[in-house]
Amino acid sequence: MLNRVVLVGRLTKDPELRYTPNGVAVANFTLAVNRPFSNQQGDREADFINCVVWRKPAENVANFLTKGSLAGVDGRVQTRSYDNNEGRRVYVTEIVADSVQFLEPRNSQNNQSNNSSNSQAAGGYDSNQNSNRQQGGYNDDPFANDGKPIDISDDDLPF
Amino acid sequence: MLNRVVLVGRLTKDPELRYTPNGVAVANFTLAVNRPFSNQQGDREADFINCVVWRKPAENVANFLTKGSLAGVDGRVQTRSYDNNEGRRVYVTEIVADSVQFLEPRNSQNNQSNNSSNSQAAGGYDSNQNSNRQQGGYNDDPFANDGKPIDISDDDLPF
Amino acid sequence: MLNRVVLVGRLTKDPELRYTPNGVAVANFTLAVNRPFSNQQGDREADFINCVVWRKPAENVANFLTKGSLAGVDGRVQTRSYDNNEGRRVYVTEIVADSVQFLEPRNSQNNQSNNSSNSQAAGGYDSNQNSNRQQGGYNDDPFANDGKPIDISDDDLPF
Amino acid sequence: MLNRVVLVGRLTKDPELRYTPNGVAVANFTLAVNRPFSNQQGDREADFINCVVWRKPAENVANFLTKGSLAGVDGRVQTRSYDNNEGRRVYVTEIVADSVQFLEPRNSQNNQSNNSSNSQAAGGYDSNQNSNRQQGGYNDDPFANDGKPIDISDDDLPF
DNA sequence: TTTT
DNA sequence: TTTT
Repeated sequence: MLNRVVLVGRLTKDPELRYTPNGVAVANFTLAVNRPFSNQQGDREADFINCVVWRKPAENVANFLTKGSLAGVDGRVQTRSYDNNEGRRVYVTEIVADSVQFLEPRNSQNNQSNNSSNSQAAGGYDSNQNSNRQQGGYNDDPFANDGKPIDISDDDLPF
Repeated sequence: MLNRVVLVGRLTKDPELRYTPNGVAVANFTLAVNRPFSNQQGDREADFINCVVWRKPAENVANFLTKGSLAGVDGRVQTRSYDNNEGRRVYVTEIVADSVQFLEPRNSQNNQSNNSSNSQAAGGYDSNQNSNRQQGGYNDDPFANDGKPIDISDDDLPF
Repeated sequence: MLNRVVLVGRLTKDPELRYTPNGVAVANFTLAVNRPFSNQQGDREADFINCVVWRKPAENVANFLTKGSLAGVDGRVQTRSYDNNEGRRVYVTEIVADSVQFLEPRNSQNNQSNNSSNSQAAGGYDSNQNSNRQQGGYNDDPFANDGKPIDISDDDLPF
Repeated sequence: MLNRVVLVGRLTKDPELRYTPNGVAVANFTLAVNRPFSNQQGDREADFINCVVWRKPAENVANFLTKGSLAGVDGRVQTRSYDNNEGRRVYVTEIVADSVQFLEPRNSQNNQSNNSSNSQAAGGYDSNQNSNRQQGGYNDDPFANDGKPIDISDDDLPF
């Protein structure tokens, strides 16, 4: 069945990069996508859409995007559920990105929250590319994400 | 910003049609969209995606689709939140359909749950069309939906 | 950069299956997609959109779809040019399908132009699946497509 | 039937704005959309996709976008044909934009080809908005587009 | 819990 | 709470 989503918006926060027990990278981020029309009160609203991306593009996202970055997402709608710590079933709808597009150069006026000295003119970099840009070597270390507890499982892998 | 979703799937139940206090029609339904790949256990899963549609297409949806109907949706991702009866903030992600496509004739083998005697070959009817098909006249009666409590407000209208 | 197309329509003819010199399958077909609105004269028109699909899905398309079949396409817009036999540069815009969705059972009332005796209830078969359905074994024979001259090159492969 | 396209790319030239005999604005432009993968020779190619947009968004496009501007398009695939001056039938496939997204501030480094002194931070302006930005008043003058011959007809209007 |  |  067809299931396709395309979004362009700005990250509400820096992306979160984590690793499954098997060392597969996953990044989560939220896109604020402004609506093209105003509501009854006359102001523009936005949708805050949760996105997930796996593997190499996850690492590219974590390396290139920060709070405020303009990004495009091409993916699909996914629903899943889990039982929270109160024993309640929680239903989640999120976008699984097949690819993420970086629509601004790194460190443009919109994402000065990272302080890398190495600016780069992007103009359409695709997160699906392989790259030798990551300096942290965290690729080989599932716990490199500063020891944050990992609650995602390899079963969540989209394929 | 861009926000576009296209889905093709089957209704998990008959759609629910309601009216705002101002008499604007809204229909809700869930599409089961089968994934194109299998999970680690080797079985095909589906995403169960909540959809909303407003005004005339809402009534067309309620008249044409039933549990099991194959339908296409062209719309956008919307997020909103409300406080539930336990005083907790609930976050909702759903698809607001601009148009809904009926991909099967009415009363095909997949939607025999309605028992109208009036079969019709569809093959691509678009819910955006006006139509004189509704017999209930509920268009003029916001309470025609058998007295079900209406908890949606006109503020939820997408435009 | 983002480039995404989703279509649902009916094949205007049986698909054409061919093979590159290296034996890679390609299928071409045209989808008639009815417009959701009428023109000034009050009649509904359609767009006739040329589609290409490669590899295994190409063979599935050739096996499952015939003139009149309802199908969904998820792909991208591609432009290319070639010099025709009059030495003129011709520009082509077409859709390269990543996946093709079969939205009707084989041999439904809309695609009786093939005369296979083996009907099958489909209801959402995805062309990306591998399958053991092809009986012709043409997979190993680049000229199996009844000796038709092959004018596509392996350079046209999308990846 | 479903027909949806989403593109993000850069204009290959300044857009062309024209008016039908009835004074309806139309803008044409071509988007260069880089492919996310390299070809056999290892270089990245692009698709050059012709787009049309009507009415108010046409004027916004003409006012905001220039050669090199990064833009997003949400629209549909359209095919049409006409007889050229050699009496030959020409088939055209193009994207009819429902909305065009401006993904860069006006006069950013990528579209310095216009020399307006009035820079403006955009960050996601939607061409569908009404605006009081046009100074030329060409809205009321179908020949304001410097006398260029108009070969489009009101019959080409999408609705 | 939200971006420009 | 899920469809074929």
